[in-house]
Amino acid sequence: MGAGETSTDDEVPSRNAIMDATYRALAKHGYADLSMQDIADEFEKSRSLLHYHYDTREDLILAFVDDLIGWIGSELEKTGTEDPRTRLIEYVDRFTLGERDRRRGFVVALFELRLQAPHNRKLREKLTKHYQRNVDTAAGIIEDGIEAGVFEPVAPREIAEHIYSSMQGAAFHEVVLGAEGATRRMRDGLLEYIVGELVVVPALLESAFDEKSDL
Amino acid sequence: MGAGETSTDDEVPSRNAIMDATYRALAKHGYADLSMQDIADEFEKSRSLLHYHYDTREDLILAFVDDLIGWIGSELEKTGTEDPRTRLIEYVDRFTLGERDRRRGFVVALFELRLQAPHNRKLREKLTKHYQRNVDTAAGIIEDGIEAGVFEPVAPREIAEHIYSSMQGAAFHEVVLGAEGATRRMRDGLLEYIVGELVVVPALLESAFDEKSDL
Amino acid sequence: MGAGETSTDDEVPSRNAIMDATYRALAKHGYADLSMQDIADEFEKSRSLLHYHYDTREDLILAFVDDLIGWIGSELEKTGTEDPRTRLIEYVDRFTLGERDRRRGFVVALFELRLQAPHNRKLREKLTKHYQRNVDTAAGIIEDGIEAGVFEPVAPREIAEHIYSSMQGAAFHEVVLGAEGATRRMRDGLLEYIVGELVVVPALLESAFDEKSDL
Amino acid sequence: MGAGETSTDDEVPSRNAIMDATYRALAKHGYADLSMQDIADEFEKSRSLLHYHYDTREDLILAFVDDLIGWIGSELEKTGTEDPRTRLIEYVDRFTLGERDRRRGFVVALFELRLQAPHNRKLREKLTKHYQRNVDTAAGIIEDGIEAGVFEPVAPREIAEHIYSSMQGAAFHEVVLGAEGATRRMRDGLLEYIVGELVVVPALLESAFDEKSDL
DNA sequence: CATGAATGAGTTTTCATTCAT
DNA sequence: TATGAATGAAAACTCATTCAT
Repeated sequence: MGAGETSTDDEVPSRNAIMDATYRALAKHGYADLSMQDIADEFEKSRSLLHYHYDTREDLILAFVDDLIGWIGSELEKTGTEDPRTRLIEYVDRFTLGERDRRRGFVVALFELRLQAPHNRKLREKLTKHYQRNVDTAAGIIEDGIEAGVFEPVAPREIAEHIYSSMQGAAFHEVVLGAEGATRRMRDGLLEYIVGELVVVPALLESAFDEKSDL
Repeated sequence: MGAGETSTDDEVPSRNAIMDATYRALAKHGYADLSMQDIADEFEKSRSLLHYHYDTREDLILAFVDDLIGWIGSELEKTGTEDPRTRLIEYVDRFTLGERDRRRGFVVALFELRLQAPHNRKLREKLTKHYQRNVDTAAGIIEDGIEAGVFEPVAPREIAEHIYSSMQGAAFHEVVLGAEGATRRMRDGLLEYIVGELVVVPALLESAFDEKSDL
Repeated sequence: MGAGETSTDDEVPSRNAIMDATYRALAKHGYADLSMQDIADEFEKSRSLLHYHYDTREDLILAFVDDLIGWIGSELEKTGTEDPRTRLIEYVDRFTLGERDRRRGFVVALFELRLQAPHNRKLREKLTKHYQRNVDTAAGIIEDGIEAGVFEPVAPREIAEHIYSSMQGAAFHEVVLGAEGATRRMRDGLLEYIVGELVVVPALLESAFDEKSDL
Repeated sequence: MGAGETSTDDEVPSRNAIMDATYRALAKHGYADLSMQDIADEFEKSRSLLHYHYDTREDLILAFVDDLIGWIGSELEKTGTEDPRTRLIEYVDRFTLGERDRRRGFVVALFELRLQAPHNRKLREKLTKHYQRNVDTAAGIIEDGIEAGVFEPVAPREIAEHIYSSMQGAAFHEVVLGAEGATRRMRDGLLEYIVGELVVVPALLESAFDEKSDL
């Protein structure tokens, strides 16, 4: 009873504290070994209190996923520009830059949750939607760029998907398998592609290039 | 102690059967929910026998990882050609083609195991080595191609890493997040890159292209 | 982790009930065959509750030993006299008298626990201390008696050790090997020694004895 | 079938090796933690072979007790003298002297087995008999001494029991509870008693003593 | 809100024992 | 004799969850 209906509240301080504790516990133990006790240990309160706020463990996890996804979404929307070129680069940077260690736990936690998707319908629905939103965001930027004539006329969704998958693959290898710098290298590769192939070269410049290449 | 030395034996029929059962159980339940009982359920013999062959659950998992890695390695080596271009395409195909449903469980299982790496040193060592071997294989092919003059003079390890990460990222999204066809699309994109940018265009053809593009 | 800090609390009703249950289970099954289930069977609550209060079987056993030792210590201190002769006899009686059957299980249980000492450091430390305290108690009484001039000037620690070892040896044989009455006979022998050899015979009495023996 | 009837053979080399292995395993792990595997580990052969020779674990333990008891009995009979005084001292020495570490494991092992007696009828019968034989041996020596006029006319069984219990009590404390030297001190005390109180002082000597004490 | 106590189902692991070879 | 493989029962321990306070 009481607040046990797993509502979507944010303002409740305990709930936020639980989300934070869950994040820390997840980073520390990994999803496969994550117990309610582990979360309670990161929280300063008792195990029972977790159940007061979330009826079941699954409820808590699902709420945590909502929390995480919401946070990513809000990060992604921050921008002060309209220029598709800048926005696309910001998009890539958002997924690839950041203090290494702060990123690490976060990325691992997100991958762990995603890997539960194949075994949990509710989780799958939430995360599938999240993935699509992420790709859509990039696709939207690319479409805008094409319309504005600053990007070549590529297939927006496919290019967006490529960009997103590549970044995620690199993050996975860096964070999970110790491929130090893989994310950074992937970012550089993607920027090279964006600047070198996706962005339309103004006629003036292009002719300049052609002349150069003639040499 | 019995036979629990966790050796690398094949030949022992029960051990192979256990590896198979583990594979099926892992695909069915996911790593986080994988119990010895789940494995025993996929096995025709008793639960105790699992412990007769592998002292602990962890030993069994590690043996399974060895098994899996060994199998992937042997698949990767199969080729009848010397031509770097063909070999690189084969490499990509090996990670991206295959009957969809047979792949699915396998890919998920492997990702799940990889995500345990940050929390388990032994696993991390095995999988890190495996990742490096996979990238090295591609890098080797690219080097061969550059030496043979059929590939442009790129940085082999970086390109190899890009290719591998991209494929893995696409597989992750397809299999885990329901991005149907993402692997296939990524393959096509990579082949386009290989054929269109990596492979050296013979002078003759090149001028032909130039002429064409003039039209 | 819960309340598993294995503290020395009494007051907690469950903990006391667990100690009692352990005592009964130990007397019934013997240490070598003592399972958590056996203890739970003597307990009115569930098996899990044992683990709630004591993280491991070993913790429970160690707590039980503390409990037992504390109880013996408090028994040993009960006396209303200052006279070393009476106190020494009380000391002997405390270890040798008592309703036979109530003692039986208790003595066996304590011997069983002691025999784990060679294989368990923590147990050894506790029990070694207990043994020394028991011998020290007797040695203290003897010292007091010597100082007070009521005991002959013997070596207190050695006599104390002899008394204690003899009583324990007799108890062992009676309770473990069916030497009925051995404890009682040892008590009588010890009293004979105390009265006849340890206690100083006042000169007056002594001459009386001499005269008697002259007859 | 076969040799599985748990017969009393000695000549079978394997059986002797098993008894030795059992002894070592018992000294190493303690009775409460003694598994068939532990015995097999000390043996150089397989666990199954233990069951070939002894149908059950209990059979093996009982056979081991027979073995141990027989060995002690044969040690106790070794003597080259008829003099009850010497024989009694030899008796005491047999239980109290010997290289400390060789004794240690042996004594612990025997005590551990004895403590199973209250929980196992067959064991109890064997060990009770053994205990009585040991006490009877001493009682016999004392009786012989009394008859021969070299010992005071004491109650043989009671004195024998006192001697035996005291020695065992001291051994227990030394070996189990770390009372270093307790056995040796008890031996000295017992010899003092034998020489000073049990042995008849020839009239001549006695008067000499009396004169001395007159001083 | 918050907790400690309590539970039952389930987990990994151990172990004596059996059996085919 | 001797073994490795196999098993079922039971062991210790974990854990999400409930409940009275």
